[in-house]
Amino acid sequence: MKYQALKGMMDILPDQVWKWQFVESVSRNIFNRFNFQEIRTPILESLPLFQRSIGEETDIVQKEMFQFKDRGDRDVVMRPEVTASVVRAFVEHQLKDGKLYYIGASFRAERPQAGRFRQFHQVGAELIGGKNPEDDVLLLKVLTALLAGLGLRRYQLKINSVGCQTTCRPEYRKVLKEYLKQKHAHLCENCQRRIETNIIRIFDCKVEGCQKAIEGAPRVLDHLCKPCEEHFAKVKELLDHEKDIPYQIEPRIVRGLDYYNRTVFEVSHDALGAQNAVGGGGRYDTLVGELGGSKDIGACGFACGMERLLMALDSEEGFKTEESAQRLRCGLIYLCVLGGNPELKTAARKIQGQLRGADFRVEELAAEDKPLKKHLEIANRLHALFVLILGEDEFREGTVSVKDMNSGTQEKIKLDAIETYLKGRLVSR
RNA sequence: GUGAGCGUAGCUCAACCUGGUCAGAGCACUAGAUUGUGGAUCUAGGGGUUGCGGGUUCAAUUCCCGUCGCUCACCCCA
Repeated sequence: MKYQALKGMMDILPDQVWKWQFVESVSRNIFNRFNFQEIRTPILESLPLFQRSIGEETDIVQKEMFQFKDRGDRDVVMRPEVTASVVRAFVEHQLKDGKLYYIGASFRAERPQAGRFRQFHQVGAELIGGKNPEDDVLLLKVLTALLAGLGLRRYQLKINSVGCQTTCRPEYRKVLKEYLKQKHAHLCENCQRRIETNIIRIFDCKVEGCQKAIEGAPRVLDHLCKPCEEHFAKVKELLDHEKDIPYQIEPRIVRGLDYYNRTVFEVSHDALGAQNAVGGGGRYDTLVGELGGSKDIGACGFACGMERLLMALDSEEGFKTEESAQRLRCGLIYLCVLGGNPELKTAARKIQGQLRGADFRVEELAAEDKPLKKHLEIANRLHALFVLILGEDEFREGTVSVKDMNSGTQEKIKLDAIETYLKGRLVSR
């Protein structure tokens, strides 16, 4: 094969695209209910934006970004996530309303695997403006409403607090490091290295020995400073008032981006393979200030991976194949003329235009004459719902034969009544 | 970046381990079963330099090496 899509870049083909459209339209609908507004930001951004926001030392910035020099010798990157862009736009345009959502592509140059692509798509929301626990909870309400709207059932929502960058986290890191140094011998090679590089990630290790060592490890939650502890307590309290947010405290979840503080959460689904997070997010109170806005403006947000949502929905059989067929079948009209009489063709074109004008979906009239048998074969392959047949007989009578491809029944309809007839048949379905 | 598995018709796969008969099957496709009625069935048919390159051998889809690609896992994350 001479040309193919780049590694980790997927074509979304017509027989799958309706699923994407479904997720997109449900998302827009849910966000709308909560009065979040859509924002669209560029895919290309400046390198420093992400160095500053995600963190210079993170894997994303160090080795996963598509980055290059543009023709003006400027360092640009394909966005590896969109939160930083949204905050940038918020600050740049001094937006007043910070309830924003987005649907779009991001890029990371990782090795692809199940549920992980180099171009991936996220639907996410940001709530920029406040530092109140109520905001954390609002965001979780939107997130769970979205998942419910999509019909996703078997997911787990895990929440945690990672404290603040200034007080709790440095303190906690110290304590954890002390503890793990004692357990050094029981840890896998990877984790021994992680003690220095990314200590908090040790909690994610799947090696049995490490799991044992971690069991007794000090937890972030026990090392929160007073304000952070109060914030988290309030979040839990508010969440408990919401009946339909089934969450669990999971002290081991941590986020890979530096900007998170306090509340963090993750939605996982076990039908996904190794990459089992369908979504995640949390609070990032320092980011607005970091990117040049007011230091008093806090924020929180979440993002769900579209392809992971789709995988999860597929595994729960959220998409019926019938539904897909129905969408294809959704009201397609196939129009054909019989015989070579040019007058019939002209008449048919007129009907075709009229029906399209009335908002029907009409397959373009075939260029060549074919026997009826052929026309029906084609119509069947296209999943047409109705075939309109215009032959000499019909033409003389000023009618057209309408064949219902589901039932196989057929009746002659007067030309001037065709629109209302079809409308009636389509609505009744 | 590291490791493992896999590349055979448009698609899903068989034959490879134990080198050697024309590399097969299902689905799809094309044409017919008499000319204004589809989906089903039947009949016939087209289609593969076995990813690419090299090596071993009288002989390679089959064994070995390289390369490219895909997949999964590590890592990381949505």
